[in-house]
Amino acid sequence: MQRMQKYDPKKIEKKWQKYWEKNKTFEVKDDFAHPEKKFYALIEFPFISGVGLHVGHPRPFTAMDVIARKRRMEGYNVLYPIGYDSFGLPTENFAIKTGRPPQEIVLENIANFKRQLKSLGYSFDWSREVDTSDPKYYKWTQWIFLQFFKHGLAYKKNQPINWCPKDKIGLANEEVVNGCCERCGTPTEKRNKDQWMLAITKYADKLLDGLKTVDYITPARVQQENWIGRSEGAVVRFTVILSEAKDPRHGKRDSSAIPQNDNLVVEVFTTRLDTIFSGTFLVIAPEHPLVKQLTTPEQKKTVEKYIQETAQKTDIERTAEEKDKSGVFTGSFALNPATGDKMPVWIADFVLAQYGTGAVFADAHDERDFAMAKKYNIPLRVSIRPTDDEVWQRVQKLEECFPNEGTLVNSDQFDGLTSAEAREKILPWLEQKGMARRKINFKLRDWVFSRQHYWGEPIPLVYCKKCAGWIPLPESELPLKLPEVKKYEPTDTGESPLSAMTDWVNTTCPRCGGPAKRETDTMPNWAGSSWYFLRYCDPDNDKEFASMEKLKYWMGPVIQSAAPVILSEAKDPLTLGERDSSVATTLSQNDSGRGGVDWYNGGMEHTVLHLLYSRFWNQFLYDIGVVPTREPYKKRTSHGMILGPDGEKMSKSRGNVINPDEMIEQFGTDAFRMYIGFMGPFDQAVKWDTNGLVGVRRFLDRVWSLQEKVTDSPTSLRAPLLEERVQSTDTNNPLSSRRGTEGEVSSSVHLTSLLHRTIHKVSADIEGMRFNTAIAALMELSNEMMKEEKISNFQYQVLIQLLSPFAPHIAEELWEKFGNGEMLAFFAWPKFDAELAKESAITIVVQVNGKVRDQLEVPAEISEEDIKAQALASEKVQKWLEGKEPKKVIYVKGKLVSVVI
RNA sequence: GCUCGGGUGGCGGAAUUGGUAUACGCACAACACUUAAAAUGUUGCGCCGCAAGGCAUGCGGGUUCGAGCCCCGCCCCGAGCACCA
Repeated sequence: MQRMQKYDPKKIEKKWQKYWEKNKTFEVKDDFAHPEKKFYALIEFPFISGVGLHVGHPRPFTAMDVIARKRRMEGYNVLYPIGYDSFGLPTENFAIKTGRPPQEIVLENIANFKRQLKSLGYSFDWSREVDTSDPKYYKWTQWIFLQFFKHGLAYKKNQPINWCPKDKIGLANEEVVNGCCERCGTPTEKRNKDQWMLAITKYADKLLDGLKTVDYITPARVQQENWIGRSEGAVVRFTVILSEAKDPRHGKRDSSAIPQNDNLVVEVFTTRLDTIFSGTFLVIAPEHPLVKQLTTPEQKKTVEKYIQETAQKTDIERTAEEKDKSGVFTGSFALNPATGDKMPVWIADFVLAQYGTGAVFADAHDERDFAMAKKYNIPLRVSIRPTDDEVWQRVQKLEECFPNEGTLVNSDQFDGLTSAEAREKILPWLEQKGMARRKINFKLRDWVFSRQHYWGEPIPLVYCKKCAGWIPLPESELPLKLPEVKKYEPTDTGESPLSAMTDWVNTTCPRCGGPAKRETDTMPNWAGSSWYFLRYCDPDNDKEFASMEKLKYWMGPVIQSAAPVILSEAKDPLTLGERDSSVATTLSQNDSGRGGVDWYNGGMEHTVLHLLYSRFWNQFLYDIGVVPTREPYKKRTSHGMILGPDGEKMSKSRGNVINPDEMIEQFGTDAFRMYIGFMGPFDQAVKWDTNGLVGVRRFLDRVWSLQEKVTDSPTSLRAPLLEERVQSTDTNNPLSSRRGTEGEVSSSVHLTSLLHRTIHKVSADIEGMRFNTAIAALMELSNEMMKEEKISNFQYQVLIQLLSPFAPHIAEELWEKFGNGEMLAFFAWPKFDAELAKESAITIVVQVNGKVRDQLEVPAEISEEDIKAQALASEKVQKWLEGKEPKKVIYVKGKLVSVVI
C-alpha cells in the first residue's frame, strides 16, 4: 500500500468548496419534487455590518447545516437559503462617518459575509440570496405595506413616542429595554410626533391562539404570551361628582341612586372585580385625558407641579423608585358603583397611561394602593378574607396588605363567596346597572412603524391637500426607490434627511394629479426581515412577492417530523392506528392554513420582536389570501450564546472576540464546525476554548489515519436514485442492514453492534440538536476502530457518512478516495438495524441493598431465573448475604439484579 | 418580585428519563518512539484509604430494593418580564 498522505484541510476544503460552487451542488433542482418529503430549513439571515461574521453566527448556521445535510442524505428535497438584512443603523452610521453612499457599503459588506460563509462550507442554495435593501426586494416590502394601508391596519397618529436622543430615532415599545434604547443604551425620552403605526393589536388574539398550533421551544412561546399579555377582567365606570356641595347624595350609601347618564365618568380596567367593595379611592395616570377636568381650582397648582415633575423623568427614573408611591389629590370625588361611597380621585405616576384605561380603583388588596393610602392617610376598607386566621388578624387591623384571593366580607349580598365566584356574580350585577362590562385587555400595543432615517424602505404614500389625506402610490410604480442624498444624518427636529430633498418630496397626487408631498419617514429595520422567508421560496419573481404554488410547496402543511412519536402517540382518533402517506394528504385537505417553514432556528433575543412581527405579517398576508399558511414557522428552536474565553459576552472593548477566519486558518473548517457542535449543549451559553478545537482536530486526524486499517477492496456501492431514497423504507439501499455485512472482514461482532448503535444515536441526536453527544458517539466509534487490527471498507464508509454533516469536506474527500463515483452529500444516510445493534453478551450489575457488589457477563438472552440464580451464587454476593435468606430479588431486564436483605 | 432554564471532577460536559454517576473532549502525569523537542501512540486520572471498603451530583429532609433524575423546604448562578390594575 502506498504511503498515506497527511490530512491537509486547507487543500481539500478549498477543493470541495470550489466543486460545490461550480456544480451548484446545493441548489434546489425542483421546486415541486415529491411534496411529502420536502424540508425547509431556516436560519436568521445576518444583519450586515462592516465587522463581518463573528464567532456567534456559525453556531446556528452550522447546526441547521448539519440537519439540512442529513435530511438531504435521507432523500429530502431541502431548501436551506441565505440572505442579508442590510437596512439599518450600522450601515447608516458608517455612511455618515465616511460620507459614502450606504448602497456601496452594503455591497462590500455582503461580499465579505459571503466569502466567510462560503469558507464555512455551508450547503446554502446560493441562487436564492435576498438582500433587504435591494430595490427588487423592497419593492415587495413596500407592496405589503400598501396592503396594510389599504386594509386600514396602517395609520398615522400623533402620540408620545419613545425617542432616542443619540440615534435621533423613534422607537417601538419593544425596542426600549429598561427605559433605554435597545441599540445604543441611551435613556429614552417621550416626544410627540406623527408616526405611522401598524395595528398589531388587532391581531393580539390570533397571535396568541396561533401559538397553540406551533412547535416552539417553551421559553419562546412563554415570552410571546407574556408580551401579548392577555388578561380577562372588566371595565367599571366611576361617576365623578364635580363639586361636593352640589352633590345631594353626599354621605349616602345607596348605590341605586347613581344616575345612568352622568357625562363625566372615569373608566377603570380591573381583573379583580371581587375587590370592588373595598375600593376607597381612584388613581389616574398623570397623562390621563380627564386630568384637567378633574382638577379643582384649589388643587390646580399642586397637580400641575406634580405632572411637570413626572414628565421630566425618564422611564427608568419613574420605575426606579419602586416603593415610594408619590401622588397628588385632584380635589374631585367619584362614586363607587358597588357601595355608593364617594372616593377621592388621585393622580399618581405608578398608574400607566398606556395600559388598560390609564386609571385604577384603589383598595386595601393591592400592595401599591395600600402603600399609597398609608402614605397619604387615605381610608382603607377590607373586603377579602384570607384563610389563615393569623394573617386575617393583621389584615383586619390594616397592618398588612392581602393581595391574594380569598373569601368576600363587607360586600353585601356577595359575602361568603370566593373571589372567583364573586367576580362572576358581581359583573352581571354591575352590568345591569350599566356600570361595568366584560373586557379582555392586552399589554401589546400598536407598532410604531416609521423611522426618521435615510437608510430604510421609503414609505410609498403621498400626502395630498386636495384629497385631504394620504394617498397610496399605484402598485405599478413600485419600487419607490431611495433617492441619493448628500447627507445621511438624521436631523434634530426629528425629520428624515429625505425631507431636504425637495425634488423628491414634491410630487403629484396619483389620485387627483394635483401637487402632493411624499412621506419622508422610512420603515424600521424589522420590515424587511418580517417576510424574507417567503421571498426565499421564489426570489426572482417580479410579478408577485412569491408565487402561491411555490409557497404552497415549501411552506406546505406536510408534517415530516423527525420524531414521528408525536403523531403516533397522539390520542387523536384520526391519526391513531394508521400512519401512512395518506395522513399528510388528509391534513393538507382538511386543515387549510396549516404549515410554515419546517424548522426555524434563531437567537433568543429575537423571540419577542422579530418572531412576533413576522408572525403578524404572515397572519395578515394569510387573511388577505396571498400566503397559504396561517403561521410562518412550524418549529422554532434557539441556540445559546458563545461567550469569550473569559466567560463574558464577546465585545471589542473587552478584547475577547474570537475571529472565525483565524480559527479556520489554523485548524480547518471541518474542525471548526465540529468544535462548534461539540463545545456544549446547543441551547446553552458556552465559553469559547481553543483547546477544545485542538481535540476535534485530533479526532479528524485519527479518522483520516483510519483509512490505513481498511484492507478489503471497496464494495462498489451504487448511489440510490433520488426516487429510491424518497421511499425510505427501502429494501434497495445498499448500505441498509444486513446487505452491508457481506463486505466485512475480520471485525468483531462487537464493532458491528457499536456501529449500528452509533448510527442510531447520531441520527437521533442530530434531530434533537444534541450535536455534542452525536460527536462524542462518533469519537467512541473511531476509538473502537483504532483498537482493531483491520476494519472493513463498509464500516469505514459508515463512519464517514455519519461524520459528513459535521465535517463535509474531509468526508467527501475520503468518500471519493474510496472509489465512490457519487457525491456523498446525496448518498443515502446509513440505516440502523436493531438486530445487528444487539450485543450477544451483556453486563448485569448485582446490587445488594442498593449497592453495587458484583458484575456478571452473561448471554443477552438469559432467562430471569438463570440470572437470579447466578447472581445469588456469586461469591461477592454470598459474602454480603452472610448466610441470610434474601427478602426480595428484583430483576430489571438487561440491566441489574437487586438483592434485598 | 414573577416566569423559564441551570448547579455533576482541575475545566467543557455525559447519564437511554428511577437502574453500574463522571461517557466524550481538554488539562495533567508516566511510559514508548526520538540525539532532542514537537507530533503521535499506550496507560493512568472524583475524594479518603496499603487494602477491604467508605464518601461524593449546591444545602437539609422525604419516597423507594435503588434518587443526579421524583416529592417538600432552602441557597446560589443565568435568561426574560417587571408599578400591567
